[in-house]
Amino acid sequence: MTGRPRTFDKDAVLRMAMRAFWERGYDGVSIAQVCEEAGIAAPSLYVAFGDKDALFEKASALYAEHLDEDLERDLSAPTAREAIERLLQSSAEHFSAPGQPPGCLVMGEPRLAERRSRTRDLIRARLRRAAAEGELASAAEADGVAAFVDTVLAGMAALARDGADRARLLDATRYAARAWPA
Amino acid sequence: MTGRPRTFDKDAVLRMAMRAFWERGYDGVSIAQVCEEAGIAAPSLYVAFGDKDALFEKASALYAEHLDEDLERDLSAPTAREAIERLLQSSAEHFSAPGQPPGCLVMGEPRLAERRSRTRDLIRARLRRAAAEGELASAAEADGVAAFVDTVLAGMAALARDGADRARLLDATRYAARAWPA
DNA sequence: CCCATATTTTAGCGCACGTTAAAGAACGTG
DNA sequence: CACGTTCTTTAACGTGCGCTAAAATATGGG
Repeated sequence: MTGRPRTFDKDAVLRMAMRAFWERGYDGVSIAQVCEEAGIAAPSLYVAFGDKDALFEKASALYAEHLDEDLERDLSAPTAREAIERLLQSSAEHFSAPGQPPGCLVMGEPRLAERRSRTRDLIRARLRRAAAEGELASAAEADGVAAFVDTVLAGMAALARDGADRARLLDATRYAARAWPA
Repeated sequence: MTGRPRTFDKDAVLRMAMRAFWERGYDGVSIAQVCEEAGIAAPSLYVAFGDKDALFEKASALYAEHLDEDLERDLSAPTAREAIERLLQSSAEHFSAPGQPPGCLVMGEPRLAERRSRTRDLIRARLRRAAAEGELASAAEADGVAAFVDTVLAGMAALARDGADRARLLDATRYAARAWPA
């Protein structure tokens, strides 16, 4: 029993919703706006994705999928210094990607604090590993550098949303890289 | 002709509203919430402050008054390095002040982008002055450091709102201070 | 004591929100 | 071709929002 076929592209609508949440945040996006942009009526959206919370969860999962891939790739560099430099630079580029909303959905959205926390755990873990391997002086220094890197990442996302161009963000990463011992 | 006397403390209500906007942002605060916390009815609030936009403007002006004082005090240090170090440290302390909401109203609120822009102008101006006086190598370096400092400030505010304690923020300022030439 | 003024109280306006019930329409299956 | 299933359409529900008209109340001045 197949039933009446869907008249819209579910993935395309999810990408539209993701982009809207990325630009304006959870509270800044209404169901009616998503429906109008997608050209569908509200019940179709509810059948396809559930309520607004479920739609947001699916949209943010779609967003964070690419993000986690990048994070793990960057952090897997042989040295922590290189890992962090790659992370900062690729984040700066992501936050200022042409054709995409400036900034970061995860950094900008209050209800994604837990996901931010997990990202920070990964960064801190990578730096503690560097401390254990002797690349950093101590676990305390690893945690300090981690707090600094977390700060720069969140700050670049905020600056991007305020309209900073890519060059400004890369400036920030360049100076950030000088902040801890080589 | 004096008219019926006001039954509430206007300044106290404005402070309550400021705190509410600080904690939850413009969209997260409803007029009804402010009224309930203040123990007054909506028309009293409208007579005293105007509509929600006007209330927010007065509340954010009250907030930014103290902020601008601190900024000018910090930036007036004899050297740019000392000025920036003071700014970062006092900001970290402000963002994690006990008894106050974590983070920063100005940094967290989308509609205060212009005020953030003015703050960044002051920081850049101070660093360009340092370049002109020979403390920094060039105006380009001043702008790069300025972008970095803007980033760290915004990032610390974001981390504070995510629950980072004062020690973490001060960690960030400590490493940030190592980021540009002495 | 009454008036002008300024605030309070009461009640409610219009609107946008998230959500859903009900009925109609398009499919594969038997 | 009727049936079950799934989606679409239409219409509306309840709630909270920002805001305000209208009437009642409390002051100081004449």
